[in-house]
Amino acid sequence: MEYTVSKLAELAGVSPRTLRYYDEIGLLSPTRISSNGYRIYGQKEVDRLQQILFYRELGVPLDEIGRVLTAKNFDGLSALQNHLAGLLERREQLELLIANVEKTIKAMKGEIIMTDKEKFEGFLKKMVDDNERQYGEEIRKKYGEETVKRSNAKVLNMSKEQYAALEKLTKELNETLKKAVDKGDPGSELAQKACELHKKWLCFYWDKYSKEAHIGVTQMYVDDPRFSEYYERIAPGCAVFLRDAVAIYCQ
Amino acid sequence: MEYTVSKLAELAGVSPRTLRYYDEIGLLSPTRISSNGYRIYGQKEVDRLQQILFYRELGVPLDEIGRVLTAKNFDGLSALQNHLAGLLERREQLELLIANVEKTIKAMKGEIIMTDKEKFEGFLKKMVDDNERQYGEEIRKKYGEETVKRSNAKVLNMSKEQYAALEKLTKELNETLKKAVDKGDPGSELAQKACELHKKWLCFYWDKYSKEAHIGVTQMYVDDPRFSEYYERIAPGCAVFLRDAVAIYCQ
DNA sequence: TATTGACATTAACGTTACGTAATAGTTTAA
DNA sequence: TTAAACTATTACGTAACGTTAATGTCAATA
Repeated sequence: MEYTVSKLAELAGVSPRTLRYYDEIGLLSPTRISSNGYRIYGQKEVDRLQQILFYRELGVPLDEIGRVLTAKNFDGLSALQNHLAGLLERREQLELLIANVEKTIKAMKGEIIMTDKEKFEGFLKKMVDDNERQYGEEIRKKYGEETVKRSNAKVLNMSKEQYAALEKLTKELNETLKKAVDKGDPGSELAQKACELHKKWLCFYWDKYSKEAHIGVTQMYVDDPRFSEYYERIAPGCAVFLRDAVAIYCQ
Repeated sequence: MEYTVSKLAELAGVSPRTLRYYDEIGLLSPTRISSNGYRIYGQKEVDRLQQILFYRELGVPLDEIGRVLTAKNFDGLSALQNHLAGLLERREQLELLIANVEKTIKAMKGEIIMTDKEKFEGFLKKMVDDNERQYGEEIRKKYGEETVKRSNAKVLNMSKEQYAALEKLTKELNETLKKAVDKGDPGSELAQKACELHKKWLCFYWDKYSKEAHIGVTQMYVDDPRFSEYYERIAPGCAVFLRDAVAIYCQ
C-alpha cells in the first residue's frame, strides 16, 4: 500500500504539514519521491509513524524519539525511564505551583475581605460622624471607636474555622444573590433569603447589628462606585437590587 | 535608589537580557533613560518587577501578567483562578502521561524478558537437539517439548506478584554481578552469590535446573553476541566473568 | 593620558513543533 | 476545457529569553 502525504496524514490523524516537517528534520522520510515530486510512503513508514506518534503521545521530544527509534530495545527502555524521571519532576514542580497558586488565591481573597473591612470601618465612622452632628459627641464617638476596635479585633482574631465559614457564607450569599437578581423581584423569597445571608455576613464584621446600619450599608453599595463594581461582578444591577431587597427585609 | 540593568538584574535574580526583554514588550519600562542611553530603574520598577516575578513563578505567561498587574484586585483574582484551572488540567494530563509511560516501561521490560525467554527456549531446543544426536530421540524430544511447553506456561501465567519478584531479582542479580565484575575474581564470595542469584533467575524460566544447563547457558552468553551485548551493558566483560564464575559454582 | 576591563546599547539568530499563508505546478473529475 | 483538489517549496509567527556580534561608555590604572 502506498500513500501520499494527505492520505497518510488522514490515516494517522496528523496534518500533512507534520509529515513534511518530519521529513525535513529527517525523522520520517518517504520511501521514494515520485516523478512529479510527490512524497510516497510505504508500509514501513506507516509503522514507523505509528511508533513516532506513540512516543509523541508520551511527551517525548522529537529528536529523542529519533534516537529511541534507531536505538535497540534496551536504549529505548532507558530513554523512556529518563523521560519518566523528567515527568515525575515536572509533576512535583506542578504540585508546588498549584499549592502556591491556591495559597495566593486564598490570600488575595483574604485581602479583598480586608479591603472591604476597611471600607466598612470607613462607613461606620461616617455613620458615627453623622450621628455626632445630629446628637452630641463624646458618648457616640466613644461608642463608635469601640465598635471599630472590636470589629478590628473580631476580624483579625478570626480562627481558621471561622474564616472558612466566612468563605462558605460569602459563596452562598453570592450565589443566592445572583439567582435572586435573575428572578428580578426584591420581595421574592430568594431575595429575602439573600438579605438574611447578608445580615449574617455583616455580623462577621459587625459586633452589633441594626436595621438602620443594614439599610445604610446597602445604600452605600449603590452610591460608592468601588462597592458597586464589586457587586456588579456578581450580577448586573445587583447593588440596587440588594438595597431594595434589604429595604423590604428591614420593614 | 536608582538601578542600572545589571544592578536591578542582580537584585532580582534575573538576567539583564530579561529586563531588556520586559522593556521591549512593554511589561516593565525604566523610569527614565540617562543621557548616555542607559536604562535607569527606580523603586516603583523594583516593586513591579517583584510582582512580575511572583506571577512568573506561578507559571503565568507574561502577557497575562501584564493584564493582571494593570487590572484591579478582583480581576487579578479571577485571572489567577483561571490560571489555577489550567494548572489542574495540566496536572491531570501529566498524571495520564506518567501512567502511560510507566505502563509502557513495564511492557518493554516484559518484552525484553519475553525476548530472552525465546532465546532460552531456543537454547533449550538446541540442548535437546544435541542430546538427541547423542542419545536416542523420541523420549528426549518429548521431554524437551514438554519442558518448553511448561516454560511457556510458566512465564505466561506468571502472577503480578511473581512478575514483581522476577523484576526485583533481576535488579539484584544485575547489581551483584556488576559489583562482582568490578572486583574481578570469579571465585569471590560476591561472584558466587551472583551465580546463586542467576540460578534462581533461571528457575523463573526453567522448570528443571541442571548444572550442565547452567554452564551451557552462560557459555551461550559468551558465544551469542545478542546475549553478550545484553550482559556487556551491565559491566564490561560480564558474560565471560559469569561463565567462569558459574563454572566454579557448578564444580 | 592612554589604555584596559567592566559595563552599556541595539540587532539578529536560535530554540520547539508545527500552523498558516503565499506562490506555483499537477492531477482528476465534470 | 476548466475548475477543484491535490502537490511542492519558502518563509513568517509562536514564548521567553540565551547567545553572539558589533559598538559605545565609564572608572580605574600604568
